Amino acid sequence: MISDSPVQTLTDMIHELNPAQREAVYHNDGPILVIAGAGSGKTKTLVCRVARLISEGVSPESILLLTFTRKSSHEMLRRAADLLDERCRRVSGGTFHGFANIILHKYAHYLGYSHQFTILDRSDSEDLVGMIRKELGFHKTEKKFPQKGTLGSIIGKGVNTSRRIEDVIAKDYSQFMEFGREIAQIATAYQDQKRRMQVMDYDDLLVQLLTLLKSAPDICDELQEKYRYIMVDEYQDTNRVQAEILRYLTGEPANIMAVGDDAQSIYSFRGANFKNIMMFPELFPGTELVKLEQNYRSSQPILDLTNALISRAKEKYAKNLFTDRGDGSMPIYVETRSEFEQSRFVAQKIEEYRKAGVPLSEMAVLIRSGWHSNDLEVQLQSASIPFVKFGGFKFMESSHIKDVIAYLKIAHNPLDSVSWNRCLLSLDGLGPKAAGDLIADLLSSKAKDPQAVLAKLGKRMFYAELAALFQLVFGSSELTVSELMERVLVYYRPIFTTRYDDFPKRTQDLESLIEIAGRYDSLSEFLAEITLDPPDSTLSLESSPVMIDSDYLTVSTIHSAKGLEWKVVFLISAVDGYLPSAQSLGDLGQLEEERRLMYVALTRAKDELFIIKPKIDMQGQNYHRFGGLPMSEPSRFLTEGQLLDKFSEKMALEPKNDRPKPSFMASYDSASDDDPIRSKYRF
DNA sequence: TCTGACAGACTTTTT
DNA sequence: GTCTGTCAGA
Repeated sequence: MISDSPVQTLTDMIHELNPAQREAVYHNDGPILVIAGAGSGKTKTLVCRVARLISEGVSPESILLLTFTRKSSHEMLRRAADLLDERCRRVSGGTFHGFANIILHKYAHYLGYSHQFTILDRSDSEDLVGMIRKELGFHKTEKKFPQKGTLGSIIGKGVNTSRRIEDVIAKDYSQFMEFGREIAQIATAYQDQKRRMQVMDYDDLLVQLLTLLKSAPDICDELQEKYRYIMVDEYQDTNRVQAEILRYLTGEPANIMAVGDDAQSIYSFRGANFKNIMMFPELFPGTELVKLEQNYRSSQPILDLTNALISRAKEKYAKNLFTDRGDGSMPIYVETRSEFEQSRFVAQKIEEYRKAGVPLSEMAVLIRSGWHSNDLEVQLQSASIPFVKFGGFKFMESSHIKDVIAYLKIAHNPLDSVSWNRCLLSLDGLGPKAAGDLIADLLSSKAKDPQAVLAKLGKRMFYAELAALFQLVFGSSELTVSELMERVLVYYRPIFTTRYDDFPKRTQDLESLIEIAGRYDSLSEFLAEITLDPPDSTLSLESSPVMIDSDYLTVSTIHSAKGLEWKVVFLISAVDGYLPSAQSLGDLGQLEEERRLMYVALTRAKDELFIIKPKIDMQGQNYHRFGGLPMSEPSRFLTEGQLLDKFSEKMALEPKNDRPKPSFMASYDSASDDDPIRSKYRF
């Protein structure tokens, strides 16, 4: 996916840099902010700087490279190692959360945590919020009380933006104004409960790290001493807490390089604030500012469209991307009358490109939401086009996986009441009441004396099974991850096969989980990794080397496509209501974020860009009805300012009978002119 | 107190 | 197609 030139040395690479890139690569001490437009060689710049520092004798461990995903961190270090040598792989880093997790495990006792603490993923933390909501009796209020998921986002938003719950509600959730006090009460109980359980959620990892740095100057000094050079990628997607962490991690002068593009900030729903990047110079006085504006990725016509698109954004650093690539082809806009027709069109185009010599790995289909590709996936299968889907993927969310993980979690941290709840409820005759009592007992005794808890129960119908569960949980501390996993599955199998009538299908997932678990020596590490870096694609689970080696198409959410590029990109379902998504329409900030999302999507394309808008037909699908009308308008970001008219070429499809055809390849190949791939179709 | 059946609400993106 | 809450019956 990322094109690599043949083996190149650091010297070659540095030779190729443009002046702005070179300035960044040769920057030594003091803060520097690199505003890097899409495709401007941002990664290359970072990689080069890492390699250059190391080649000049800086120790790899003293460089801290914080990235947005673990994937991109690996990728960068691999490229640096290719340029220089294996030392580059010893660079410290990973994601903010991963880094925080390592530091916190080491210093947990400073914060009153045990170093055994476990991490709640989003659904765990929502479950905990849900338990508290019920406990406090807010589940049967007269008017409807926000659901656990909503409560979770309200609480999270408060934490990530350092605001009070009441303020978050007033600004972003005004429909719940009347519950302000109750929600704040839940938030407080949630914080207390997590501490009692010795668990942290994603936000805690950052907040607690900040707390640690603030309250323990000795640790702060030690870390400053250790990490002499800090580099942060995708800075536009950091939040205030992360910015403060960086402030504490850096000494004087602050040797920090932040790289980002305000136009590509697409994670505000997670508390990220693109203004962060604009405030960087205030946070780090004396910041040198470098702008990378030369685009090496896309052809001029694609760039014309994306520049026009982003120039309509309300707030941004002024930036004008240019390229010296010669002319290319215009982006192509296609309207289809149905989703089916859209899928068929995409599949056929992909086949055409493939025949013309473009490997599948150079093509991608981008979507706004995970399920937008459902129809397409079916067609790709039937057309035998191998693909891997990134994002929108719910391996860890599926209930059988969560079950197994819950057993492992309580074995590791017996105070984790969310996981206990899950495990206990699967026993026959044991309902919410008994589970609640048991958990209360376990927590109050700090799980020190499980036998007493068990004895207190007396003989109930589930006694024997519960005893077996206790044996599993409390008697396994000496086992390896694989052995524990094996025992868990022996215990779980009867539950599994009775609960799910489709268990044969689900068994595959368990196999994958076993395989993944086998890679870890420590349970703690396994649990942390699987929550901090869950499998993000169908490929991560497909251990078959055949699949990994072979050429495949990428189908990806726009979010998961960030930072990547392909020769041919299809943006499908570019319908107003999908992109921008209907729920963002009410809020200008969110709407602007959708625009940036569109920008990210379109800027992934190097040579050919297809934007496709099907008419979304509601028949038979009652679950995405926004106002009850079929969504038939193209995305407003494309119609505003007549962008499509000015910067794209319309391709009309022949009216066709919209029914599945045995051989769908036969559908569009009537017309042709000079270029077989770009042939025009007429009504 | 637990379970299963039923009705109604909601459905983005991810560390 | 999934999650939540309610209600009747065991």
